[in-house]
Amino acid sequence: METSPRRQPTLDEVAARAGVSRTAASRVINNVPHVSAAKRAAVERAVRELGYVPNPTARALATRRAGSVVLAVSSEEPGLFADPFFAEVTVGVSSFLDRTDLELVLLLADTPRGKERLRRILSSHRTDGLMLMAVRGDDPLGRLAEETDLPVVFGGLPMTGTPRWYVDADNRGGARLAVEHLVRDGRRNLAMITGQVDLQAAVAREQGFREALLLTGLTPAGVAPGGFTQAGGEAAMERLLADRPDIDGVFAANDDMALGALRALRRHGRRVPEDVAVVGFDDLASALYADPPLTTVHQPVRALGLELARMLAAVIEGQDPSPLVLPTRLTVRESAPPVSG
Amino acid sequence: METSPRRQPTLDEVAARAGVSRTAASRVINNVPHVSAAKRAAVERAVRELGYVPNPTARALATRRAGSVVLAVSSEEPGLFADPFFAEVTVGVSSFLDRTDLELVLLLADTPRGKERLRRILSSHRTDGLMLMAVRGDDPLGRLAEETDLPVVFGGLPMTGTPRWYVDADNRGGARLAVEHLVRDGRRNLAMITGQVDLQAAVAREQGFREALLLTGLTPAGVAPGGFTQAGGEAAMERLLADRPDIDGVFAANDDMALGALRALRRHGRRVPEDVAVVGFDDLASALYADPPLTTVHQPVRALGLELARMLAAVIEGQDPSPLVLPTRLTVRESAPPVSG
DNA sequence: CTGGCAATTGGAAGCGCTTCCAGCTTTCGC
DNA sequence: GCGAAAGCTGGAAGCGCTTCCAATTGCCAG
Repeated sequence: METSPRRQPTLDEVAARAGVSRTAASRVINNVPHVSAAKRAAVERAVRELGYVPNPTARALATRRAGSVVLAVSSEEPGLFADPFFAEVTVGVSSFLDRTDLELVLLLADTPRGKERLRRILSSHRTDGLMLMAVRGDDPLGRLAEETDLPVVFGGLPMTGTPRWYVDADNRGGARLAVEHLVRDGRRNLAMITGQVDLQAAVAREQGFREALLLTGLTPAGVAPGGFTQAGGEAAMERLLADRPDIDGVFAANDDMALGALRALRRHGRRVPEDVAVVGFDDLASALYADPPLTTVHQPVRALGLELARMLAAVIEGQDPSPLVLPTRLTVRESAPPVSG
Repeated sequence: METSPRRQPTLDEVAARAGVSRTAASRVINNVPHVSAAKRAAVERAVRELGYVPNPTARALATRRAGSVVLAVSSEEPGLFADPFFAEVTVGVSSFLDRTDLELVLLLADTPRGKERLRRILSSHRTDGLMLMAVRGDDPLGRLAEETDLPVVFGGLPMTGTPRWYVDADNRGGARLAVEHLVRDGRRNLAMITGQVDLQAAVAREQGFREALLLTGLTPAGVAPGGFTQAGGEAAMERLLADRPDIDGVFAANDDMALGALRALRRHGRRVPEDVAVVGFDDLASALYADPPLTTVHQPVRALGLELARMLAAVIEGQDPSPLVLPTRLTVRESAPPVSG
């Protein structure tokens, strides 16, 4: 049984033990040619015997590559990351990085200090690249991120313009799917519960809603903001009902608000879907838990994270990948059932 | 308007500009004494003018401190991190680290490569410390983590023994609360839906369940494993009902399984809570969404993350903090309403 | 004024690794 | 067999920062 050494062995010790130069040892470690098979074997043996693990910090300093990327969630509300959406994105990001040698640094920039950190990251080369999410309209980070020479890939579009690299879901198209489904079901008095106006995704979903209605010649029976929260959705539904009791279909810009709407509808004695059909957006776990289970626009959240990481890796390697808009589709459940016949 | 320089300014350039030695400049940057006020001011000015940001990699190499900690989730199922539980923990961890200068590296060790990475982290000093979560019974990482000289703090106990540093929730106590609540409500035929037997938290919750029953002189009406998933909980409930149709109270080791149980009960025409009362464990968002809203054992997940990070930071600073067991409490909702009178 | 002590100062030696470069050894076509 | 192309090799120069240590300076009591 070998006692683990107090101090990590260094490349020099490996080289000494293998009887080669440090240069040769380094070449073996990094799988670079120009090393004879004999020396290669000797080094590999020494590595094994010593339990050598390269020091990533030293390597980073010498290569000027950090070996890590940052996933930053810039938000005003502390704990936004607790939203399952981000957890799912993170899983996707991680699943891609797993194949690479990049580490994932998570930065929840929801405090002044956090924002300051993010700013420093943009101006120091402490990392190889940045994935930036949840940038709101008035967030100066959007612009800053454009100016740096650090590779930055956006998850979801910022409102400040179209960045060079981003991955987004087809929010507008998804919203249209929702409306079309409701209309096909014979619903004519459609209302929408929207999210924050300073989030591009919320705006796009509202646009899609309005577009689709226009296309079918209908007018919105109401549009109320719900702030992307369950409570907000509930309150919005209250207002909509008060204004137009004849609403027979509701599209909420996310599932949480749809759940709130369900609650409000139930309290008002409206049956779902008989009296009012409800469609959400996201298709995360809660949509399935809902009563009745929620028909909702599915966006491929995990894939979004994976593509985000893939794109960033490509940019880091000097490529110039095209932006990506992932398709959304409708997951039909009971809150707005399939149109029979 | 200053054009951002292609290359980051270095400490040498700052020193040169300020007309001092590099040593002095370093002292100013690090707020170390032994620098005259005049030089200090000069350096600070140069820093400002050059937009100097220290290179963390170089600093790490020189100080032999990485400036980062790793939060690792070791699991067999890819995507376990998508469970809102971990997102919540992460928010807590991040909220503590926000006050420090430590970066958060996230490692989702749910693949062979991921596990290998984790192993390397344990044996290389690429990071200053590790928070380890979701270690299962047969996971060799538990033992490995004990042997390294890297500071390791456990989130939740591993099954392989009691580590020196950990933060856990009072799972046993929480389970007892659940049982006591049900018994006080007059329920006599209590069943439990358990989680994986190789997760300490699941075991502790089952222990608490059995203990509490013993204390009240009752015998379990059934115990069925549900694998911590909604579908598993549903199936478990089916089996329990088939075996003992007279069950009038169910305790599920987490909320997801409780939701599954609700579904099964509904299908079998059992009213909740009139016929059967249901209590879950976790008190995450889904408990609130449930129909009826779920009475559940609340564990302070975010606080757990925060304390995890705080403890690790303490260990890194050379202290020897005591393990921490955070209290759980019952959140009473409709699936097992308060006992009137 | 002067000795002595404390506070400042900066040169230099690393931290552990990569990589340029110049010198050597093989190998092979002819 | 010979010259040159094609690999090997390892010395040495960094990557940008911290910190030990010896030397210098400043200050005050005697």
